This record gives sequence, C-alpha cells and structure tokens, in this order.
Amino acid sequence: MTAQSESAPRGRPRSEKARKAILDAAAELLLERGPSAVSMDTVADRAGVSKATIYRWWPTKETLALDALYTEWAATVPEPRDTGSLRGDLLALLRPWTRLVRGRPYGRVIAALLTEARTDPVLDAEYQRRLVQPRRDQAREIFRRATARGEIPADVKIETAIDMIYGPLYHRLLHGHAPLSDRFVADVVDMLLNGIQRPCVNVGPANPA
Amino acid sequence: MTAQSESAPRGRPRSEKARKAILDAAAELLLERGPSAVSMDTVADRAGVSKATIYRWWPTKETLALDALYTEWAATVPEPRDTGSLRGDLLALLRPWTRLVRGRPYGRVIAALLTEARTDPVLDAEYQRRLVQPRRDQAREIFRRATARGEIPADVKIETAIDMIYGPLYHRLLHGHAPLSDRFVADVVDMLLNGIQRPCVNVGPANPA
Amino acid sequence: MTAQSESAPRGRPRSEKARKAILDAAAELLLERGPSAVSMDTVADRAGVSKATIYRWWPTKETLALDALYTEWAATVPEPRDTGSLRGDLLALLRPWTRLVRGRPYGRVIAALLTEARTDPVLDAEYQRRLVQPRRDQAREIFRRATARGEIPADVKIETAIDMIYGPLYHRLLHGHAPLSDRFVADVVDMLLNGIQRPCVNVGPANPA
Amino acid sequence: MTAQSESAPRGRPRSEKARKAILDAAAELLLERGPSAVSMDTVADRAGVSKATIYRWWPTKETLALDALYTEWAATVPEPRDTGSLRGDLLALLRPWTRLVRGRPYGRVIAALLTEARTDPVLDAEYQRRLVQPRRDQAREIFRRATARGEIPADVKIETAIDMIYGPLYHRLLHGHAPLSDRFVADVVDMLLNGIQRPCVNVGPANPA
DNA sequence: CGGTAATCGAGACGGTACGTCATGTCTTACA
DNA sequence: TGTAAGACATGACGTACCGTCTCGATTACCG
Repeated sequence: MTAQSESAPRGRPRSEKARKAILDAAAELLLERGPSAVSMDTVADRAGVSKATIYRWWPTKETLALDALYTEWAATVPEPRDTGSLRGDLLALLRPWTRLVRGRPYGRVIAALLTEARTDPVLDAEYQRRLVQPRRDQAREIFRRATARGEIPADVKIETAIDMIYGPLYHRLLHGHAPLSDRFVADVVDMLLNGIQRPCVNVGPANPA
Repeated sequence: MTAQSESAPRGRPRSEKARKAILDAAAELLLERGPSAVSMDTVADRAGVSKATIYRWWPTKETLALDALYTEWAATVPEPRDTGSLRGDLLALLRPWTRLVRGRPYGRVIAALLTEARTDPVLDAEYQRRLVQPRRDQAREIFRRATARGEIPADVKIETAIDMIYGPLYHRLLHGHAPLSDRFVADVVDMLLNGIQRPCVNVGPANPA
Repeated sequence: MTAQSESAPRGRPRSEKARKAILDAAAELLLERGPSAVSMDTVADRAGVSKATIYRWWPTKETLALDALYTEWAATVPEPRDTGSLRGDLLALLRPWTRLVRGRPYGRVIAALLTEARTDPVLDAEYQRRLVQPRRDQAREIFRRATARGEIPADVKIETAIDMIYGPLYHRLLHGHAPLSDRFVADVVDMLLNGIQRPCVNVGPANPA
Repeated sequence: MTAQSESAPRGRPRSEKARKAILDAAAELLLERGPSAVSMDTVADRAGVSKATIYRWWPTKETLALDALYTEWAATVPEPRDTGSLRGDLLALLRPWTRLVRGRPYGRVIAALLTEARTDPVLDAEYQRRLVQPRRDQAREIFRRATARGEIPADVKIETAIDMIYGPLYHRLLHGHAPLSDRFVADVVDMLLNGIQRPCVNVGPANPA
C-alpha cells in the first residue's frame, strides 16, 4: 500500500476528457492556424468545453499553449542513445528534433511563446523547465561523455558549445531565412567540432574512423 | 528642359512631424512596455495623432513596430572597418551589436516581430530586407575578406558560418537562458574558428600576436 | 406535475439593472440632446455599462431608441374610456397624447425613427407594432362604437378617418410650423365630424351652440 | 436697366458645372441609397469634385440635401390653376404632388430633413421657406377663393384646414402604413368638405348622390 | 500682358463613432 | 467541488465620416 499524500479529494473530480479535449484543441489551433488563432473562446468552443473550465486550470493562454506544445513533443521525442562518438551523438540528438520541427509551423509557435516569456517570468520559468532544459540536459550529457572519451578537452565551455549547436538551428527555425535541412545540421556539428580556420594539421578527418 | 522624375505632388503634403511622433511613440512603447503595449490607440494617443493617420501609412502595427525598430537601429549601428583579421573583424561587428541589444529589452520585440513574420509573408520580406540582410551582408563581406587573406579555405560554407555566429547570439537574446556577454561573443567566435575537437596541432593561437 | 413552459435558463441571468440603466440613458439622451446624441458609446458610458452588453440585446441604436421611447410611453398613456359620444371619445384619446408629446421634443425622435424605418423593414415592423398600431386600434374601436351608436354612417372609411385625425397632429409634431394646442385638437375633431363646407342644415349635436 | 448692387466679382468665378454635379450626385444618392448614403466624401467622389468645394457652398450635408431636393421639386411641380370649385382646386393641387412623391422614396428623405430641422433652427427656416410655405401658400389661396365663391364660411380656420389636407398625406408618406393613392387623396378632401357625421342634409354638389 | 484673387482638384490631418472581437470575471443551475 | 452556459466590464480592433487644413493649378478681372 502506498502512502496517500493527498487528502481525500472532495467534490466532483476533474474531467480527464475535458483536459484532453482542451489540449488537443489548443494544439490543433496552434499548429494549423497559428498562435493568434488560439483564443480562449475558440479553444472552448472547439473543445466543447466551458471557458471557465480552461481558466480553472490554465491561468493564461500562453500557459495553455506551452502545455499543448509540451504534450505534443513529449510524446514524440525519443531519448537518444550513445553512438560512440560526439559527432554521432549530436546528430542522433538533433536530426529527429529538426525533422519534427520542420514538419509543421513550430517557428511561429515558439516565437509567440518567447515573446510572452520575455515579459512574464512565471511562463519563462515553465518554458525553460519543460522545453529548454531537457534538451540542454541531453546535450550536456553528450558533451560529458565526449570529454570522458577524450574527444574534447576538459576546459571546453559546454554551455557555449550547446548554444553553438542549438543557436543556429533555432535561428533558422525562427527567422526562416534558410531551410533547416539535415545537411545544415551536419555542417553545424562539423563546424563546431573542427572550426573553419584554415586546413588544420590534424591527423585525419573530424571523425577518425 | 530637364527630365522631371517626380510628378508634381498634389494635395496636402505628408506631415513630417506626425511621422516622427508616431515612430517615437511606437519605439518608446515597444521598448518600455513591450510589444503588447503597442496598440494603435495608445500610439495615436501618445503621438497626439489620429488613428487614421497611422493606418494611412502603416497597414499593421507590426509594420509600424518594424519601422520604429529600424529607425532606432539604423541611427545607432556603425559600419565596421577592416581590422586585418577574421577574428578582429567579427568581434568588431558583433560587440557593438550585442551592447546595443543588451541595453534594452529587444528580445521580446524581435520575438514579437518573428511571430508575425512567420505568418505574414509581406512583413517577413520587409523584416529580412531591413533587419536581417544588412547584418548578414556585413558578415558575408568579412568572411570574403578572410578567404582572400587565406585565413579560411575557399570551400567554407559562408551562410552556415554566419548562422554559427548570429545563431548563438540570437539564441541567448531570445531565450534569455544566459547573458549575452562580451565574453560569450568572443567564445562563440573562437569556437567557430578553432572548433572544439581536441587540441589542434595548429601553428600558433587563433590570433597570432 | 405541472407543465414547465420555460426550459431551465442556463448561465448567468440577464442583468435587469443593466437593462434599465441602458433604457434610461437612451431615453434621457434621446429627449435631452436629440437622436444624434444617442451613440452607443455615449449610452454605454452614461449607463455604466459595456458597449457589448448593449449590442447583445439591441442590434442597432434605432432599435434601442424605439425601445426606450416605448418604455416611456407605455408607462404614461392610459386607456381611454367610453364617454358616450364620438367627439368626447376622440378628445379623450387625443388630448392626453398631445399633452405628453408637447412636453418634450418628441418630434425629432419620431422623425429619426421614421427615417430609419423607411429603410429598415425590420425596424419598421417593430415601430408599427409598438407605437402605431396600438393608437390606431384605440381609434378604430372609438369609430366602431360611434357606428353602433348611429353617430356616423356604416360606410365611413375608418382607416381614412383615423389618418384624418392623427395626420394633422403628427404633421404639426413633425414639421413644427404651428403649435399642437388643445384648441387645434378640438378643431381637427370638429372639422372631421362636420366638414367645412358651408353651414350644414344639421339638427345634430356635433356643435351644440 | 437695374442697378448692379454687386461689386465686380473678383477672382475665379464659381464653377456652374461643379454646382450641378454636386446637386445631381446628392439627389441621386438621396433617392437611390437613402439619406444615410449622402456623405460628403461620397458626394464629392461621385460628383468628381473636391470636398472643400462642397463645404465652400453648403455648410452641412442637410443643407445640401435640402437644396438637392428643392432643385428636383421646383422643376417638377406646376402651378395649379382655378378649376372653379374648392374640391377641384384641392384635387388639382394634391394629385400631382402625391404622384411625384409616390414615385420615389421621398418619405425617408423628408423624415431625415425633419429630424435635423427639429434641432437646427437655421435649416428649419430654410426648409419651411422652400418646401413647406410654397405649398401652404397655394392651398391658402385655394381656400381664399372658395370663401370668395361662398363655398365655405368666412370663419373657417384656414391653417387648420390646410393641416387637415396635408397632414393625412404626409402621415401616409412618412409612416408608410397605407398607400398614398389617388383614391385616398379624394377621400381626404371629401371628408374635410363634408365631415363624417351622419348623412348631412346638404344641397351642395360635393358628393352629388 | 502681367498681377491679384478667388475657386478648384487633391488629399493629409485630428477627431468621433461605428460594430466586432477577445480577455478575464462573474453568476446560475446541474452533475 | 467541477462543469456548462452564458452575461458582463474592459478595451483594442480596423473602417468610415466629419470638418479643417495645405498644397499646386486654374481662371477670371484689372491695371
């Protein structure tokens, strides 16, 4: 028997059906008609739910959007495994993400969340905790393994390196000035690993066979 | 008789005073109270101008915001000169920009513009033309000079390299997970130039004294 | 079990307080500052009510004006009783109405309603139903009693006779070229009853000397 | 030769073409799309004329509407001649008018003018002078002739009698509750002449049985 | 024939009101 | 207590007129 930390819940229990309908409606609107189409009225209407029920559980529509996005992503993204090399690990982390992100107009959704997060510290914290940090934690672990393998020096600034990876990807996602192709992902990884400064007198290619 | 390129402007001429008042009011609201505070009513009120006058010249408030931002930036940003090395050129380009951008909450403003630009192609084109491309043109020229100097191989993918520079910077600007310090800028540049992969048997440091 | 003619009213009930405040504000503005002063913004402001609340219940400001006017009049106008003669009945019907109408600038209000009613069939129907027909029904009943009494022939065209009564009254009300005095009302009634064509060799009591 | 009270008119003379175009456009809009369609912008646009030119000569759009209406009517209405009897004179006066008025939606135009005239004394005076008094003058003259002929007693209140004629006609024109037919006009005239009160032992020819 | 002066077109301007829409709160009845 | 229904205050939206204004261009006269 497990300890029941919750006191007995009185009254009508929360409707799981309503919760799902709301998140689904929000995600659908978010991706198909853009963040500006996510009005509480529209979500309520489409979810067949009362507006009060939404406000009961989500304080703002951005919170709802974040939750909807998280629900979509959490279900989709797998945990990458150790491929044996830094390059391989990074590609294994980034490729699925870029493929997910390319398929639908996530750029404007994330931009909308960022707009609000830059103003609302509570939303910001939640955004960081749920969408940003998990990815960075994965990357951090990958760099840690690379250090352990001796692929990179111990004094490499990991946080900066992570920004060197995700920065260019988000840049294209949000600015849309060029496609977020698999090729681009590989180039970003290789540039970070090897640098661009004149033919390095390295032994062998970036990933020694 | 000289060719008259302009046809005679008929009717009352546009009020330069009103134009400035509107842009100033928009910029002020944008930076002090955030993009959501830029309502046409508020701008009109603060600029002492009729709403119709704003709509006469700016179709949407995002267009206005973009114009206001551009006006601020165009006046502020200097043209960087040739420092003699790729590293020096990049730092000379990026440091003034990061200092400008750090000083005020530009992150949310740009995020708001991006949100709209991802949906409205007309705004997107204007955003690219006025805020994105000029910076990228500068960076492209810098990399071209570096190639000419022999600092970097001719087959380096310049566009990707530009994303490797601006990506991390915009990443911190927009996500705000870590500060956009001068130190960070230097680290980004150095990582791009040298890579992070194990001690390279280069001749000398990145910037030979 | 009793028949429940009303289905259970769901949701927040309509605010009776708001309804009254709106009608009062509208009537006040209508009569004190004229129909052109009845803007939705002004009514909302004066009633301490949201504009959306007004639009929720009244589709146009003319509908609101009609409702406000009806509310004022319905409360004021008594049902006339049988005085025993056609002349007495007509005077008993018309005198209270002219006194009511004289007291305040109803002319412009009715003119404004008519302007709109001549264009909008829906408003017209409502205007006829609530402000015109009740009066004509009263007059029709009076003429019917007079026919029964033998005061007037059975072939008198009642509808025309009603227009002969209300026409001159409305004419002075709307055109304002001469006062709508009690004297005028009596003269209109007498002219209708006796005609103006040379001294009639009547025995009758229409104007007992 | 008459004395020229005007000093020589300096400057560019008023454009007769513009004047006509404005009045035509106003009349057209007034009758085809209703008084609410007569906006200064629309008239200016349709007349191919600058707004300033309209304001130069007409202070308000109601003044313009009145002028437009008067221009139409003045051209249309003939002066009735003496038919030899009061009844004939009245019918000769009223029938052309009702036919003119029936043909187009004048009701709403007049209602709109009245609405404004009840508030604006200047417009009211102009309305009375140009549209009301000429008609009443004609009617007054007709009644005067009837008195001279001995058709009606000398003590008949002429002004009231005129209201008994025009009142019912305007009533149907403005309220639209019944058609303004030739039959109705004749009935109004006959009711005024003979009264409705029981078969009068007249000798007169008003309604020869 | 050139100067003076009013009118004309075009159209920008500061306002006010329009009617709609979204936000977030509330009140009620039902589950 | 949670939920559906829906009324409510607030306030921005984008549009349409209002009446005023500032231009340059036009068209008379008058010296």
